[in-house]
Order: sequence, then C-alpha cells, then structure tokens
Amino acid sequence: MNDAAAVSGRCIAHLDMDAFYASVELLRYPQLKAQPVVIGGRRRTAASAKAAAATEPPDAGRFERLADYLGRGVVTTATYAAREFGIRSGMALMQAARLCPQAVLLPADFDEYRRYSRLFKAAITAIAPRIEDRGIDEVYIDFDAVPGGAEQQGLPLARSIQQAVRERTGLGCSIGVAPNKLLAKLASEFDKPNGLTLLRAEDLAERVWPLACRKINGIGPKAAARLEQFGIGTIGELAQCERGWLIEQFGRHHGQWLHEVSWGRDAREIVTESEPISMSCETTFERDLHAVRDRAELGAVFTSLCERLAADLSRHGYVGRTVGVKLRYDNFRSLTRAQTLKFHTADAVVIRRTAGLCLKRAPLQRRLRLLGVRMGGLLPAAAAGAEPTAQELELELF
DNA sequence: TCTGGGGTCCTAGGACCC
DNA sequence: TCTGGGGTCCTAGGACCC
Repeated sequence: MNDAAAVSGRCIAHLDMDAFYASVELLRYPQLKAQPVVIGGRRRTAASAKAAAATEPPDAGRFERLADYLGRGVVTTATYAAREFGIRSGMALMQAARLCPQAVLLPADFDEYRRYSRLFKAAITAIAPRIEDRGIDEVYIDFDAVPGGAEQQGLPLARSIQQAVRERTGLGCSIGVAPNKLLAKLASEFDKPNGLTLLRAEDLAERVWPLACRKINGIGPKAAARLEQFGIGTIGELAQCERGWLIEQFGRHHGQWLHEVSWGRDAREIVTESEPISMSCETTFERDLHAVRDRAELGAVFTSLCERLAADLSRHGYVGRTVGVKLRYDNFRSLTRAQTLKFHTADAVVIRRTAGLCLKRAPLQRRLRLLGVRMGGLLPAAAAGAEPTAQELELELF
C-alpha cells in the first residue's frame, strides 16, 4: 500500500544540527575549539549566564576543580574532542570527570540554544516553508512544497539550505534527502558533520540493511535487545523475518511496523502544526528527601513546582484538566498518580491542591530523589469553558 | 560510576453506560 | 437472575525521543 507513496516520489529532507549545544558554546568561546568540552550539570541561571559571558569559560570550569559542583548531573552533550575520551550524552558527570579530568564543563544555557534554534529554523523556512519541528535541533523539510525543490533529487535545494543555515548562524548541519521521513532521518546521520546524503528506495539493501536495528527511530534499547535475542542485529536481518512471525512476537501494531520499516516503507506525512498534550515540571534533589523528616523542604519544592507549571501554562496560553505527580525513589523506581478534574484550569492553587491529593495516594516510606508535577488534557485557554465556581471547586477538592 | 528534564505514544485493565 | 458486547473515559506504566 505504501507503493503509492513510492510511485508518487515524495522528496523529504531531514536536517540535524551538528553537535548543536556544543557548537553554540564554541561560537561564544572559540578558544575552546580543540579542547574536550562537556555541557551538562546545573542549568545556567540568568545571573550565572551573565557571569559566564563576562569571564569567559574559566579554568575553574575544569572537572578536576569542580568535584562539589557535579552533583547528580548528567552529560547533555560533548564536543567531538571530549567524545574521544569515551564521554557520551546521558552519562553521569562524575563518570565523565573520571574519564577526562581536564575537560571543560559548561552549564547548559537553553535560552541561548532556543535562540539559535529559532534562527536556523527561520533560515530554512525562508527557503522551504513547510517544515516539521522535531525538537530544538532537528526538522523534517517538505521539498515537494518548494517549486523545483525535488529537481536533481533535491540536491541543489539541500545545498542552499545548508549554506543558508551556516550564513545565518555560523553552525553546521547534516541533511538527508529521501522519499520518506524514515529514510531521510537515517540518511542525515550517514555523513556527519556537514553531511549531505541522498538515499533512494533502491539503495535500501546496500546502504540501510547493513545498519543496526537500533539506528531506526523508534527502536530503542529494549526492542533492540529483544531482537538481538532472536539473533536479529541488522535491519537486513529484520527484513528477512516473516511479517506474521514479527506480529506473533511483538504484537499486531509493533510487529507490523517493524516489518514496514525494515523495508524502508513509511507513509507518514510532514506535520507542520501541533498542539501540546501535556506540560510538566520536575526536579531531582541534591540529596534524597524523606516525606516526614524533610517535610518542610519537600513541601516548598512541591509548591514551587506547581507554581512554575501554572506559570508555564499561562505563558503559553493553555489550561488542562488532568493533574499528575511523578515520584522517583532513592532506588530509582518511579511512580505516577493522576486525577482528572471536571474543568480546565491553569490555577496554581488548584494544581497544588489536586497534586497534593495525588501525592497522598503514593507510598512515602522511602526517600525521594525526584518530584514532578504534570498537567495533561491541555486546551488553548481561549477554547476552554468557564472557570469553575467556588462551590464546584469546594466539591471537588476540599 | 549511579542514572536530567521535557515531551509523545502505546497498552492494558477497570468503571460506566447503552 | 444471569448474561452479551461495544464504546468511551480514566489511570498507571513503560518505551522511546530530543
């Protein structure tokens, strides 16, 4: 059935910024270019960002002199020089520090990354207006929406976008061009950094089948491990499995999907607009807290999470009706509790009250390392019904 | 060597209604 | 008194992604 898409010959690109956060930092601190740089740990506050800008990344930023600072942070990203030492994103900072004590540690500055994110996306849409946002550092681009965009298999258009991004931001990116999103995403990784890769349906056996299944967007560590148990390591090996057998092993939906992607088939459209489903705020404590012994501290954090969430909702113009909490215990096990209200709201007091009721339903004997608050069932505030009366609130919450 | 924060989507079971 | 299905909503957990 996906042959129709293949015949119609869509032309889709996936653009991925090269080592995005690290590259933004190197724009500010070019003297760090050859050095191992790790980004992670505490977020940069407005004050510390100002200090950082004034002082340049100080030698005090080196791991070996920051033992107290590393806390429970993880590596958000690392420059290619740091990766040489085995440092990977997601790794505990403590471990990264052991691998490369002389690395420079920079706190993440998401405001700055978002600013560059807007810049590079604007550079793209000035040339190709139909893009699908896939987070801070990547997009899909509909080449068919650009007159002549699919000519020469999209190569000239991809080049001009790559050039425009560099001129506008000083940053490099890699682009994959293919007949669908699945293949475009794979292709953008083929030649990083500054890559430009065309991948045609007929290249499947030669270029895609040798890759590990894990390379497919949607096959994570768990699925990859299960496939490995059956001796399926590559996408080609996956493609040799019978559809029926995959469905038996992985369920109707997932099994069918595994079969489709192994043959490079993907009919998903470019989605240019979407509304958020949920918003949340969570924090990991510097040390594990106990519900009774650290009651005051925990309560203060809880309230401030609810206030931040309420502010985020209002700032973006949303209300929601399912309030939830998330806990992570000292043994790293997580749990969630949720409650759906009869009305939509973005009110901090209502959120705090409802989240409090959720929290009461969770076991609180163990110490906690993380607390989070979430609002689901979002609706644009303008589209929501009337605020509940005091009486309705009373009924539901008190 | 212990493991961030912000999301989406899927599944499964139970409640409830027709 | 005992019995059907189907549909929708809600909750909880888990996989996955950036």
